[in-house]
Amino acid sequence: MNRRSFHRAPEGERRQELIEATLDCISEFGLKGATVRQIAVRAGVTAGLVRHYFDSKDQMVAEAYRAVIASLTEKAKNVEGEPTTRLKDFIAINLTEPVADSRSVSLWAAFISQVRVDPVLAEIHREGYLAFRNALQDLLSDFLAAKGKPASPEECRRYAIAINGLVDGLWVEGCLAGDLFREGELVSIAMASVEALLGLPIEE
Amino acid sequence: MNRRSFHRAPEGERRQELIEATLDCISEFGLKGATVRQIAVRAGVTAGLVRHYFDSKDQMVAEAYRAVIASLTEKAKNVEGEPTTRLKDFIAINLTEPVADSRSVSLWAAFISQVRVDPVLAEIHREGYLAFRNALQDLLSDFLAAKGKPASPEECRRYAIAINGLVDGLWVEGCLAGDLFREGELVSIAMASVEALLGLPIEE
DNA sequence: GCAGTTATTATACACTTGAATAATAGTGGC
DNA sequence: GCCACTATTATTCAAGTGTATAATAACTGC
Repeated sequence: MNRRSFHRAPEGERRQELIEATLDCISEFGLKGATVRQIAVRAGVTAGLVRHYFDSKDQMVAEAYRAVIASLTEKAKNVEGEPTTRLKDFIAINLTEPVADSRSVSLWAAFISQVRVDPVLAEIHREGYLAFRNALQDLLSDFLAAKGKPASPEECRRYAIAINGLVDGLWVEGCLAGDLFREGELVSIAMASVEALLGLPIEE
Repeated sequence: MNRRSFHRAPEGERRQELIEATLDCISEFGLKGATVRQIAVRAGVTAGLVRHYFDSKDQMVAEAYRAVIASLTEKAKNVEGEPTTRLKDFIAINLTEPVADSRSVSLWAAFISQVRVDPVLAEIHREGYLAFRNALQDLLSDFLAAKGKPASPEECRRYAIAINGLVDGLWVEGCLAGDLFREGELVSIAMASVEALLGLPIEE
């Protein structure tokens, strides 16, 4: 009756590991393949431990979704420098790895598909979406002002909606079938499209 | 020992009903909530019948995905009339009901999330995506020619990628949080964006 | 070192899952 | 009206599900 030996991890660390394992399983096996047991195997622990850290599996999945949203938005929101550089970086970051990869879009889609089912996930989604779009709107506002073509908040809102749609759409396309595009093609198309949408060259 | 009375349906009809019930369940309860039993209840039959019409649940789900793709693309691909009208209709159709509704995006996302898991679904997705984008590319080619600005296939390809991304992105946004936009706003933004992208007015 | 605390394991439980099987009821042909 | 055919139901099964519980191994403070 030998028990497995184990390592006692600090609380925050193990929670993080479990969330990461949850995301791995969802992206590899889908939401229904991400069972407590499978997640535990991935995290290198036994299934019972999940309930020591989370009230339920559903709660763990919800927290995992928060982590996805955060990782998708943080890189894009933290662009720095001149408005022009920031806009360019925003586009490039969202359309190249690690943001643009098949794992990310699988996770995103898995959660999106639950938004109608689970109000908790719906709320998390809405917050993330608005934060992302507002960050883009501010970015566009700065960019247009710097280029000498300042726009009203209402105009910026419309630009943000359009460009957010464009970038999201290209992101999905690229993640799902990257092999249909040449290296750097999506970024190049996105840059040219944003220039056309704003009626301004992005480069100096 | 009274058995339930039932109706013997023609083969094609019942298959259709089962597929429709599958989609209803996926959109309402998610992929993992769409169990054989739940689907059977929705279709008004008993669970065993599923295996009379399909080799397995997975096969039924795959056929259901084909049906989704078909319904998402058929309306958009069958636009008719002058190139200008067709382009306008293409945009409007994709961004208004019944194509743009929360059920559609839930189904789409549920399947997208499985593309990495299930090669069968991946193939169905790729076919549908390419058919859709190629239809758009032809549409754009006709439109540009009609407007006296004919473009090379390569240019049309880039336009098609960008506009497909834009429309897809706005479609997702609208389906998931339609209440964040005013009536007709997404269509209006899309029209203006496509005009800017192509450098041409769509209206006469 | 040792005792107390608790993170972790192991096991059990009630329930759901997709699938297989056998019985039966509806239907079309004669 | 009866018969053959098969679509449909009812039941069963083994495997897998999330969760609850109790035993235990790993750390912490002393």
